[in-house]
Amino acid sequence: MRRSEIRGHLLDTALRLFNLHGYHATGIDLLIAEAGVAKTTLYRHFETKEDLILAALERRDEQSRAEMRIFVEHRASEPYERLLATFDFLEASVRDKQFRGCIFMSAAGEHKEAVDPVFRAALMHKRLVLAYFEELAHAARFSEPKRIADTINLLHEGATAIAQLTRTAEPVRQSKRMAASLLSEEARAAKEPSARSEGAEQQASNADRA
Amino acid sequence: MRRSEIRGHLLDTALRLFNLHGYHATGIDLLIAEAGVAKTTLYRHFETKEDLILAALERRDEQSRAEMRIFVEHRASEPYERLLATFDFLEASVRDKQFRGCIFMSAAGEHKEAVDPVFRAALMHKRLVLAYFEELAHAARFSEPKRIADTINLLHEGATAIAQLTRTAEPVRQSKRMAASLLSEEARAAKEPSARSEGAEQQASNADRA
DNA sequence: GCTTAAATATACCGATCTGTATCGTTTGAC
DNA sequence: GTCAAACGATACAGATCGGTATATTTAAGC
Repeated sequence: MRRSEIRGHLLDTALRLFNLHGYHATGIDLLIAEAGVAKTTLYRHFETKEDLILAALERRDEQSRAEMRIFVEHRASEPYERLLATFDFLEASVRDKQFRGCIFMSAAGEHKEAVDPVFRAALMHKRLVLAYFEELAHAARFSEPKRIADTINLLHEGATAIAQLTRTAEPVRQSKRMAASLLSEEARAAKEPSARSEGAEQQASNADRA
Repeated sequence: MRRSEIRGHLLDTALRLFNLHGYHATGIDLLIAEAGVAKTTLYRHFETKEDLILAALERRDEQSRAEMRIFVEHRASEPYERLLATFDFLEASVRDKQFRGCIFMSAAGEHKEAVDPVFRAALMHKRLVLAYFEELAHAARFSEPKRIADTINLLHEGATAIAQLTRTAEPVRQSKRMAASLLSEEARAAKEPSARSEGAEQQASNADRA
């Protein structure tokens, strides 16, 4: 292995092990054994384990967001369809045999204090993903792109969490259907602005079902 | 402290620390120091740390589901409203100062292998919560209570995940609004059974917005 | 009140943790 | 081809991990 590749190889190995076993459960000794590298080499590239984690998360953040952009842009051309195509990207991620949940959520779950740099790195990634959703929602000319982005984001996180437990992609497909329903409802409400007050719709359509 | 209370006290202390720091990061020595108990005592009640984790999760599973039932049944009387009231229960949980995310998701996140007893315990809890949602959806006379329960469940998980990062209850309120919208749409579609095929609704309501 | 089980305190075990020190070997840049 | 920097291998440090052993004190049930 060429020396210029070692750092990236270490980060890739670390990400693989973090995904497989988690952060605390992944020891330095296992990491260097898997990477086929001396301990001295690891600590020449990263001062501490935390620095390694932060560098790995940063690498993965950039990778995954770039992959999502490319996937989505190739899958659909219209912004509205691209919002829904983000679920197809998520589905592909979840279908990966190695899928064990979102590594950023895992990172935040193992570093729970809000001031922890690892927690903050995870939060930053989620903010950037959310910003991409908002960008798409804005391009799709939604009147409240922030709220639309929050909606997509919530469905993504819910599907990811459930898929982590069930080990199936079905929650992702379901969340896409929910997104389609909610977005079409948004569009319907936008061109037919009724004076109906919010919060009154729940009991109306209840009793007379079935 | 009376001896009969020690086991419960140990489990409560363990749950508090697991919630604060996670499972791997919570050491036995810290646990017994916080509980004010000798190490011998801990190991008389639990054979291993894993047994302690499993007992703690079982305790919390029963506690939280019982609390949710009581909260929901007191908050609303109609099954349909009770489905939405589950979000109010979630909001109360999230507003707790000590909220650091769902401990069952954290447990699964730190014990990622599907055969791991801790992972299975977390999965079992989620199945039981889902069963409760289905029970409510059935009582609310939805034609597909399983699917409705999946919908509520996905919104719960999404809101919980995002609240874990943002440390606010807003995602929960948003997910409740999304649930209300989706359920009312379900009800509307139920009494007006159109022949519109599924999957065709996404591109229809797109171009003519704004 | 006696007995017995369970609590306490403490010392200890081997393994593992992150991180460092030493030293010989290899590599890449000039 | 030289030389400095980076590599590999290994040993080790000090702390902490989960868990055990021992010996003494406490408290609950008959």
